[in-house]
Amino acid sequence: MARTTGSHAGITGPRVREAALRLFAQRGYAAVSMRAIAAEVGVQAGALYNYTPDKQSLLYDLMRTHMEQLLEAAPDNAEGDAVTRLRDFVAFHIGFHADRPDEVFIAYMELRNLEPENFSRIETLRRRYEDRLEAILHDGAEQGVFAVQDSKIATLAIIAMLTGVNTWFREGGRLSLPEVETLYWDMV
Amino acid sequence: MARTTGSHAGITGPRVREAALRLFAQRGYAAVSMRAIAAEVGVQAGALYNYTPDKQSLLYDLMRTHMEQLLEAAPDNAEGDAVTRLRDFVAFHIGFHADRPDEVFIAYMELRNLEPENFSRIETLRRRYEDRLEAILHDGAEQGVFAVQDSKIATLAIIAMLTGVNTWFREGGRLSLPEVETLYWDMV
DNA sequence: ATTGCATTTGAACGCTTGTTCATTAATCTG
DNA sequence: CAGATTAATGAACAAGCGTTCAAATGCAAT
Repeated sequence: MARTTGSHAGITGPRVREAALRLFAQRGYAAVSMRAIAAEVGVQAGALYNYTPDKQSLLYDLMRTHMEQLLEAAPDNAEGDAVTRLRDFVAFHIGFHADRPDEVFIAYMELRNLEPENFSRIETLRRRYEDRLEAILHDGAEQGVFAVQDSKIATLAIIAMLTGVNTWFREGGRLSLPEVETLYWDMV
Repeated sequence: MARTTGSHAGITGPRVREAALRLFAQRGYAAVSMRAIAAEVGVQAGALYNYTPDKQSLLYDLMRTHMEQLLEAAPDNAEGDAVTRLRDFVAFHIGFHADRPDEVFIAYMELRNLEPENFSRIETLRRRYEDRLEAILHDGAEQGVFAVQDSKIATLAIIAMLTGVNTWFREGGRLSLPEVETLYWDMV
């Protein structure tokens, strides 16, 4: 049998990516077989290769898409006072990451499973995001409103701290999203 | 050839555990083959089975040992005021975890690769540790020095927050260990 | 020197992995 | 209704996996 009754063209692709995202986040890239992804979609393993050249590209595409959406959505405003820009950045970061737990988890945990070439491509995107925060800190220090000695290190520290929110924040927990934003803003 | 010249009995076992610890932390349990561990030790894959019944036990033993050392070293004092006990607990937790980045990372990340039986054994040890913190919070609330509504949730939140220190704290960074202890103490 | 034990090798096993491809069925086009 | 295209199957592949085990070896004690 080929092409089961009722199957519709064009919807399998997204379903493959969704299944891969969920399984990679749940079990880890190395522990998920192509056959497991196929079973989740309800298809045989061979059919996956209509939608990805190989397993590595599946992981890389998920990470690249995530980073590109992050860059597209992140505030990139060189005007206004640095304090406001920083506050906006913190709020954006927390909200964006809280909405995408699986993507964030993969983008952070599965870096080690990227082939060197793909790894450096993702790192480039990541650095571009960090540079936006660093620009804010740099401008703020120049304006005299921030007391940061090394804005590069401060950037990494703040991002690591903010991203850690996904470790312990769960929808329906004790704290609402705005409360978390406020909490982290105070810490920063 | 069997038993290479110069090999000494009794040192291979620890070297196997060390190699497994490092490789599991670096690449993830599923991505590390027994042959890779053997190569790291300088031995053939078959020799590993003198020191572990199988790969799963290797992971489980690493995690169990870590949790048992944690429980043995953690403060377990039911006397004194709750504030002091909490401060001691926070200091201990941060110090202990900062000393063992690989063990902590594995104990947290590789839970999903434990077989159900091993998983629940580790969870039992973990809960025993959390209970110590919860007892402190509970006593503190009874004494009226803490304002926690649900000490169980507060316990989980505090531990998740504290363990997050490993994400961004690196020896030689901007902050010394005592400074980090103070910072987290204020947050708690 | 010889024996006995502990330790490692190296080959082999059955199974799963990622990936390819000829074949077949369902759908779209006209 | 006929032909072309798209999408999925299912079998096959080489390679790598965890694991086993007889054979070989080095070491300690006699």
